[in-house]
Amino acid sequence: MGKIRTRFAPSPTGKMHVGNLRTALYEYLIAKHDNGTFVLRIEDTDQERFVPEALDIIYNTMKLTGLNHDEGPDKDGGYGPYVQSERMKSGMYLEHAKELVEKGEAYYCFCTKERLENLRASSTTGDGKEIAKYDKHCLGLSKEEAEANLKAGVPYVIRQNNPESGTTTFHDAIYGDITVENEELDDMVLIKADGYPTYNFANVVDDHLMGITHVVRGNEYLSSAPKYNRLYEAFGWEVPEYVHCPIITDENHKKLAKRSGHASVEDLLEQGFLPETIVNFVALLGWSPSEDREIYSLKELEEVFDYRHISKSPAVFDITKAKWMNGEYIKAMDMESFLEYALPVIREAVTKDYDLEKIAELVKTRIEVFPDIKEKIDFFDELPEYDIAMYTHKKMKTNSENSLEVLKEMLPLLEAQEDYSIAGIEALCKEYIAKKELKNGRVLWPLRTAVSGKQMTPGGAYEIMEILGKEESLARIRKGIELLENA
RNA sequence: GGCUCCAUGGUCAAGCGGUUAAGACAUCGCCCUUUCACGGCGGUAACACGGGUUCAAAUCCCGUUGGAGUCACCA
Repeated sequence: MGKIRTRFAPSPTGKMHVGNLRTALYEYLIAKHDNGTFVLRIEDTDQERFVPEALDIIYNTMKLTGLNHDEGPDKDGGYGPYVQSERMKSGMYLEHAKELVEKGEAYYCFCTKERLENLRASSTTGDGKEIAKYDKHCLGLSKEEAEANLKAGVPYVIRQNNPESGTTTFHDAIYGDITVENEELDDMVLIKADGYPTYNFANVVDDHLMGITHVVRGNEYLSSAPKYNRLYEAFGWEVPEYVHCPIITDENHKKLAKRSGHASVEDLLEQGFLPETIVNFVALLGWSPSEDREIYSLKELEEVFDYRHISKSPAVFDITKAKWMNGEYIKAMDMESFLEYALPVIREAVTKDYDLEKIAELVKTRIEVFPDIKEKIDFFDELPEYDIAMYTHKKMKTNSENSLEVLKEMLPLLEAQEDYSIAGIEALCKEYIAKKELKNGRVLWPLRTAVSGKQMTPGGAYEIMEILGKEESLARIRKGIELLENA
């Protein structure tokens, strides 16, 4: 068997769906696992839905996730062009279609939209949904009639001519053999009235011409797969290895759609997910490695990936688990890269002149996605209004009275204290604690509460006070005393 | 509705005829700790149902039920 060639063939119509990314990832991994070639091909045959920015999205996501292609519009590998609208300029899609017409495997169709609509409307299902199967009306046209129409400039499409009896069997690497009755096969359009090939047709022609050996796609395409086979057979081409992946669904087990809020890579990035997490997480949706392990870098995936272990049943995109995984990646990050992501968020929450890197350190093991940072550290900028009930903690054996006492006693000590480093404050507190023969919590709980105004904080009293500095720490403790006294 | 696919805990999932049916997320409890988190330990929780085949079925076959996908001059 020759060298493996896979391709990612997105349509530039908008954001990068996570299902799409997974397809790209699997294509990439199949190729890389065997030292093959990974090709990027742009399928822009739909002029109406084409959005130019989508091209940037495609390139950016691939770069960000590390799915670098070996061939593509920007990297000629001898199979170009790699953009379908450019490939079309040579007229080759039409030529291929005509070849099929000649073989009797396709035919010209001059039906108007109205006729097609009527056809559809005349056959609806129980729940009112239209079923469209073309009635082969134009197949009945004689060669002369068709040519006359062509000459007269009547708009036309070219349709595949599928048999009305017999069966077609299609092989998929995951699902095995799938057989359908030929009478179920619609005569799908190959060449549209605007001269562009349809996705289905361009896909087959290009995959063959580009020497693609493995085609990965979502199993929403499974039902159109037999028609592909018929196309390959009609041309006399070798059928590539098809790998259909299970659908990725939302928590309601429906195909993941925009409204879920995390259907695209862009959504996830915006929500503070790392590209590495997205790749790792998406790899595990519908596939699992043979060892008991979940955290994999792209490089590691290249080694262990085996597409034969792809599962058949749909997978729910569990955002909760994705967040957990992101937290794992964040914890494993070195400080420098962490700061790159964290600092912008911290700056939003903290405008005063505190040591933001220290704040970042406090927060690193306590978040799952970056936006989590904000509400954890907002108290640095401004002491929030808080209820003095927070001074009461059963386990710490604190209440508002003994807290007030501790704060009042600690205040002069802290006023006299020059060293506001963690170590300095700790030494001071420990000394007081030892002298009073108290449990740490009795003292530290009130202090932390006074200084943060929050039930939960990243870091304890020492860390917070160090960052706030002497003046602000004292001001907050005085405020706490005032609150407790007025109660 | 036709066609196709799928079916192990709430979720992701191991498992390929003989297992005490892994593991992870979530959840609950305990420990650690100045809170939370982190970390450590432990618990709850699954083979959709009914028939076969077999000495033996989560694993193979059939049916039922349930779910999903698809049915465009969109991809």
